[in-house]
Amino acid sequence: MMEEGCKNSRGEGEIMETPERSKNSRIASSIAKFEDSPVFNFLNNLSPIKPVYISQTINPLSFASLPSVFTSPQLLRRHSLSDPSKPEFSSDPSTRLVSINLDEQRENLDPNFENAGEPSRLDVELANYESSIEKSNEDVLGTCSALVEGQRSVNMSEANVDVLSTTNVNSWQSLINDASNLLTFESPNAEDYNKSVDPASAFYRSIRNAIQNAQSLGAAACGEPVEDMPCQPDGEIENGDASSKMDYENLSGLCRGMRRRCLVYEMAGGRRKHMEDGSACDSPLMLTTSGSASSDKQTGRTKTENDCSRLLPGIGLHLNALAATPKDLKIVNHESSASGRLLIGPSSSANFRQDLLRNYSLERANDALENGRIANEDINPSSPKKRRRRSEQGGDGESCKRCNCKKTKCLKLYCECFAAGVYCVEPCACIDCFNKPIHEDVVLATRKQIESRNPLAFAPKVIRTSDSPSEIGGDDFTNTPASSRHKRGCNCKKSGCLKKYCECYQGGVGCSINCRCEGCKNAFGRKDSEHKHTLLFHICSFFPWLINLIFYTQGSCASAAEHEHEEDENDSRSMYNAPIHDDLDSQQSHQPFAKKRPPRASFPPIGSYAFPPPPKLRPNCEEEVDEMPHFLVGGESPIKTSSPNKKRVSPPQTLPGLRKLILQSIPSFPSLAPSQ
DNA sequence: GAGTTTGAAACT
DNA sequence: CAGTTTCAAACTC
Repeated sequence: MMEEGCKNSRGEGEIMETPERSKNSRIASSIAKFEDSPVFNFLNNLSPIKPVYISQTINPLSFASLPSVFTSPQLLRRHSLSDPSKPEFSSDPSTRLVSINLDEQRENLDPNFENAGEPSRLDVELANYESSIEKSNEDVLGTCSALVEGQRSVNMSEANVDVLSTTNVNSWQSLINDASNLLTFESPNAEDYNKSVDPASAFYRSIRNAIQNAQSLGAAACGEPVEDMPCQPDGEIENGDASSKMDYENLSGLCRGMRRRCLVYEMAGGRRKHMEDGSACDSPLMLTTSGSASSDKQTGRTKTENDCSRLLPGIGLHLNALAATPKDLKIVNHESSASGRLLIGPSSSANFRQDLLRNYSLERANDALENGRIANEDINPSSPKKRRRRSEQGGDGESCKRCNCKKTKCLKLYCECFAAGVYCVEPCACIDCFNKPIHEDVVLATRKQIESRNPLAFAPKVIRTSDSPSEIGGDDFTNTPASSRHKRGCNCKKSGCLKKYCECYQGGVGCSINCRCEGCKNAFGRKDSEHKHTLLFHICSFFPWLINLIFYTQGSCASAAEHEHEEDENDSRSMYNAPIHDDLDSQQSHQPFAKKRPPRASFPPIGSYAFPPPPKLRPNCEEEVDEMPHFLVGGESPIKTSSPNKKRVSPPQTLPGLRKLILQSIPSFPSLAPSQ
């Protein structure tokens, strides 16, 4: 079976020889141990094993690869967990199925069993399994990282050698994918397991996580193939039968892990589109002229690989790219270098020339490559053929778009390439293009001129407003569009912010108070959802001292405010499209735009306020603030709070939401904090 | 593929 | 600062 799996997954008929048999004997030994284990006995007695197997037999690939579901982690685990006394997952299908069906068995667990005073043996065993699986997970990460760093043959432990020698990385990953397919397929209510804390669910999650990590890391690290994964775009499933499609769909969740890698720099809208159409890694090709979805035999690359590894971040992403963190920028530069394209990160004007020079040779080389590939094609940039190819590559219209400038010589922000800080290349259909390395001086001068007008002209238009390092890390994509905003906002009048005319919508972010759009219906977040920000702003505009006063009061009664904030957190999260701090933070962290904009309902930069000192700074906030506007007081100070030791006073009845808004807004004004 | 619509960018 | 023009992308037919 294992041999069969290797053969099928690679399609080369490779069969492990002696080492494989040796492993099989070890596996057989493990089977015996496992079958003797209490867990096995218990599970085996719970309920008949459903013929999950049958569902897998539909997909020969999956069927063949079943053994690797657990054997691979096991193998990887072996070097660190060599305790032979522990039962290990075997390649025995029945045993595997028992494990796989844990989720189902969990539902059938005898309540009395779970109600035992002390942890059941099952729980203990499951906990052991979970820890070992997680350990395996870590080992997978470590092993793949080692592969990435080219340390495969250096200082590798004997166990690791064993792992790598007995487990062909290629087939191993493919098998894992299929295994994960099995898990996915067997878990109709997988979402429940993400939340459940019971051992079986945790066990399930552990396996799934290990597989996913191994899958993504193995693919990325080992240069491996996404093509081996059912991650094919646009439903291009080789078998083409329904079962394969079903498996493919079931694996879509796993593909998302890979896809996220591909989409790190893609706009949220693009990401959303990917999610919607269910295609994975379907970003259009950027530099390859191959329109084929199949793998490129000569280069060994696949479309998906190209999509994922050669996707040019920043191309056309000036609208979409989130404000680059240092890490972002680093990766971006790396990517651009790898692809031979110029990419200018935000606030990179100082480095623009260096970037140009650094990428110039690469650009030339790339051009040569491109020209070589398209030697027979019409070189007229506006030729239909070229346009067609551009259309094909940028069919999605998201990440690979090229400009089509006719009059601006690609030297204005109208030009997407120029605006994105990249040179125009062959796929562009521009005419009289000056945005090329040979016109470097012109490009630099023009860019400088534009930046003199607007220093942020080349900065990402969509800025990430979350400070969470984990999100910045790039792997956590819990950062929803709601936590990003267009830096200046849109000005839509007719499109309702529902079309890509709208920069907010195009950037995959909701409209904000920065927008001056009319009839906003932005699916990512409507502007009017933030009208309460506006209300607060107007109030504070009329009574600027209020902010100072509030802040002082807030600072003195932090605990009360925090308590209030905690109380209202859930409410505020639902009330506001985005965390209220975000927009404010973003405004603080970004300079005002040089280009003057029409007045809008937004919080101006903090420095623009000329706050008078608060009417009276009182160390004890128990005293009433008697200088509050009467409409805010409502017979009682709206900010009348108790000392930290006392219970706070209820908010006024007249404007019950105002105090909440104010208190929530306070942390966004750190510059107003009383000087230490 | 041509024409129209749209809104950002640029200009006055 | 506001209004207008230019422009190219997005969209429609």
